Amino acid sequence: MAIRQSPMRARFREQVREDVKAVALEQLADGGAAAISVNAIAKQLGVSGPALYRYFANRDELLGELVVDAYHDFAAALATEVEGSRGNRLRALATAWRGFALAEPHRYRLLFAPPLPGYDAHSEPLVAASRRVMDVATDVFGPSDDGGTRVLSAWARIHGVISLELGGNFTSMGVDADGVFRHEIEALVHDL
Amino acid sequence: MAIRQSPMRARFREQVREDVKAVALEQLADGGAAAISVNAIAKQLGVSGPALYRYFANRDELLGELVVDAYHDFAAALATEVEGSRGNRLRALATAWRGFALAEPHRYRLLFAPPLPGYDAHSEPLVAASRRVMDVATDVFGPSDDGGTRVLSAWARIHGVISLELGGNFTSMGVDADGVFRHEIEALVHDL
DNA sequence: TCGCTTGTGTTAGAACTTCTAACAAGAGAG
DNA sequence: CTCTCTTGTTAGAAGTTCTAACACAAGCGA
Repeated sequence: MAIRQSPMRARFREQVREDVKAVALEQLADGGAAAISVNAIAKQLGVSGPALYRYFANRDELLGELVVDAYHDFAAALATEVEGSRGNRLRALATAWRGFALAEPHRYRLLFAPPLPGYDAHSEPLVAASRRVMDVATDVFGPSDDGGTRVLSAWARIHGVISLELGGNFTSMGVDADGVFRHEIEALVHDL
Repeated sequence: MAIRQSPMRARFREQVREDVKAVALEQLADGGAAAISVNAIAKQLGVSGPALYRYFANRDELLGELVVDAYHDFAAALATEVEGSRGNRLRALATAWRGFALAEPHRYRLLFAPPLPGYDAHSEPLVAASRRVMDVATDVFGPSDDGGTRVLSAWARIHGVISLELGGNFTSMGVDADGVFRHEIEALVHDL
C-alpha cells in the first residue's frame, strides 16, 4: 500500500497533516503535551476517530513531528532576530530565545523536556532539527575552536534562566524574572 | 467520614501511602511520569484498582507528593554533600546537584519540568519544598544582599548545563557533557 | 464504458486508563 | 455484643489509543 504516485493526493495528504498538527498545537497551548488527544483532534476536524491513523502511524509520531516543527520555528525565530539586529547580536539572540519561550512555553518545553516515553534524542530528524539552532548560535559566537564548548556554555546559561522562569521557580520565591535574565545576559556579554 | 482518631490506623495509612509511592517511583524510573498508572500500582501491590483511591484522592495528588518528596530528597542530598565537603563548597554543591540529576533523571525532571496538566508551582507545600533547596544554595553563597539574584543566577547556570545534558543535547552533537559541566563550574567558581 | 486498484472514510471492538458508586466485611470502641 | 468507621471488593461510566473489517469514491487501463 501507499505508493502514492499522484501529486494531487500527496498535496491533499500534506494539507490534512498540517490541519491535524494545527489542532494539536491548540491543545498543546492549553493543557500541555499530555492534553493532546488524537480522538479529540479528529472530533474537532469533523472526522471520526481512527481516520487520523491514515495520516499518522500513532500518537507518538504526531508528537515527534510537533517537536521537529518547534525546532524549525525556534531556529527561524532566532535567525531572523539575530540577522535583523543592529546592536549586540548576542543580546538579540538571547532576547529572541526568551521571547519564543515565553510566547509558547509548552512548545518550548517540547524541545528541552520531551514528554515522549520512548523518546530518542538521537533520531535523525531530531538531531538535524536541533543542529539548526546550533548553527544560529555558532554564527553568533563565531567558529568554535574548542569543540563547541563555548557555544554550549552560553546555550546552557540562556536556557538555564528561562527553564527556571518557565518552571515558576522565580515568581514562587518573589524574584523578578526580568531582572535575573538581564543580569545573566549582561554577564554573558561581559564574559565574551 | 475520616476523623481517623486511632493512631494505629493513621500509621497503617501512612505505611500504605509509602508503599504506593515506592512502586510509583519504580514506574517513574523506567518510563517517566506518563508511565505512572494507579491501576498498575494497585496490581503490583496485590490489591485491586480503586482500592488506592482510599489513600490518594486522584492520580495528580500522588504525582504531587512525588514532586514534594523529590524536592526533599534533593535538598537533603545537596545539604549532606555540602556539609561534608572539605574543599570548595560551591564545587561540592554543583557535583551533588549533577549527581542527583544523573542518578534519577526522571525524578529530577519532576522538579523542573512538571508533567502535571493543572500544575501549580505556587501551591503551599511545593513552595515550601523548593525553599529548602534555596536555603542550601543560600548557605553556600552567603546571605543575599541583592534579593537573591546572585544565588538564582548560579542556580540557573548549574541547572542549565544539567538540563541540556538530560535532554540529550550534548551527546546528540558529540560534545563531552563532563567537560562542559566542569568548564561551567570552574567559570562559576571564578566569578565568585 | 467497464472494471480494478488505491486511498480514505466509516463502525465495532479490544485493551487500556482514571475514577465513582454500591456493597461486603473486618477492626476497634463502648 | 453491637455499632460505627475503615477498607476492601466488583460493576460500570467515560475516556484514551489503536486494530480490523467493511464501504465507498476517484482515477486509470483496457
